[in-house]
Amino acid sequence: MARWAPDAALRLEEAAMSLFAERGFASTTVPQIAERAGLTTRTFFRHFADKRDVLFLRQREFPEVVSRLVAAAPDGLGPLDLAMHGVEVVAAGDLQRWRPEVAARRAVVRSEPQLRERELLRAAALADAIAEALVETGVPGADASLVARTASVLFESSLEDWIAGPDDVLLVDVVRAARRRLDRLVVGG
Amino acid sequence: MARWAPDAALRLEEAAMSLFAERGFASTTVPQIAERAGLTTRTFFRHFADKRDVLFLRQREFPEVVSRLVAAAPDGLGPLDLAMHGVEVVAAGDLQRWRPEVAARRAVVRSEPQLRERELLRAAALADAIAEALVETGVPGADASLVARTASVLFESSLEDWIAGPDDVLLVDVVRAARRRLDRLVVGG
DNA sequence: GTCTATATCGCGATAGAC
DNA sequence: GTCTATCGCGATATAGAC
Repeated sequence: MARWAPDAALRLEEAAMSLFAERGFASTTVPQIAERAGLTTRTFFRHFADKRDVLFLRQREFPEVVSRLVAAAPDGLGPLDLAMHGVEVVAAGDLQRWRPEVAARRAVVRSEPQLRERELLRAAALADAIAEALVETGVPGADASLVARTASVLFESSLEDWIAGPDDVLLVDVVRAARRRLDRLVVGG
Repeated sequence: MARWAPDAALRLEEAAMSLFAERGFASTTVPQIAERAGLTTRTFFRHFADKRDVLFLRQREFPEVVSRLVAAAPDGLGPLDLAMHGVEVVAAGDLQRWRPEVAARRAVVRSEPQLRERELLRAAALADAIAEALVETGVPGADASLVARTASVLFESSLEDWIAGPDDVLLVDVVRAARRRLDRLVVGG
């Protein structure tokens, strides 16, 4: 009913993903994406900071969601397990349902260092949000930052393993296994 | 004697750093950098992949240096301490001497998310190199990647703390303290 | 929405180094 | 001669200004 559909960002994302799959990220232009979505270049840049940003639309709410989960974690957990609680809940829920989309996105992201770069920035933003949440639950600032980044490393590594592995494995299980593995590796031998 | 001085990249870096300090990263153009260095725009792009890249010239050899150090680490260390050996040696040597330059660079990098992004990619490249070195010393691939990224987190966090703190503290000591702190935080409570 | 700056890169030519 | 680094010109698309 509206002159413009209310889901411009989503349509742009779809158009972009299909074009990236067809001709690759580098040789797809923003005007092409806008055209396929039935919108203008200007509109594209209203929704996305740059061309790369369109690949990370789904992760925008991530930091906020995870940090809320960290704040709501059960008592008695150590700092890292506090952080991992947020990650694990997300891993068990939303993400598990989007495996094919996550895999497709990851394939594109791996094709260009530019995109890996942006993915790392997203991961850093998640770590920052987790650190903030940890501070609010009483973890000292310096510790919070270190723990949050470690949690982010565990999460990103787990995502990679999950996508690379057989598709009937649950992401949460991969995350939990990674967390246990870290315990062993940090201590030594 | 030579039509071109042999240190084009270094001169471009100097020119860029001074311009960034004067007018900021965003409002400095590549032609301006090239002009101040007595070179052309085209030459800039032969030495640097893009405008941001000029800030990371000094870290180019980093991954190789650290991975060689990891390969040469003493026996009997656990995976993480193997990785940290490489980092600690670099922290104790080269880097300690360049504190002012590191601090200046960091100030610019913090001024733009674009630049933090690139810094994260550099950190990831270091982690990849460490992971590879770990694999060659017999650490299983999946473990190596996790440990290398953890080492990278420890290193980057330590650098930040070192720059933020008083200037008579040794970077190595900050790194070692962070490593011990992680031990405590991962285990819990 | 339109207009434009400028980052980025391909190509061909050139100038010294060895 | 061959190799490598530089230069000049030109084209295009991103991204921000108006």
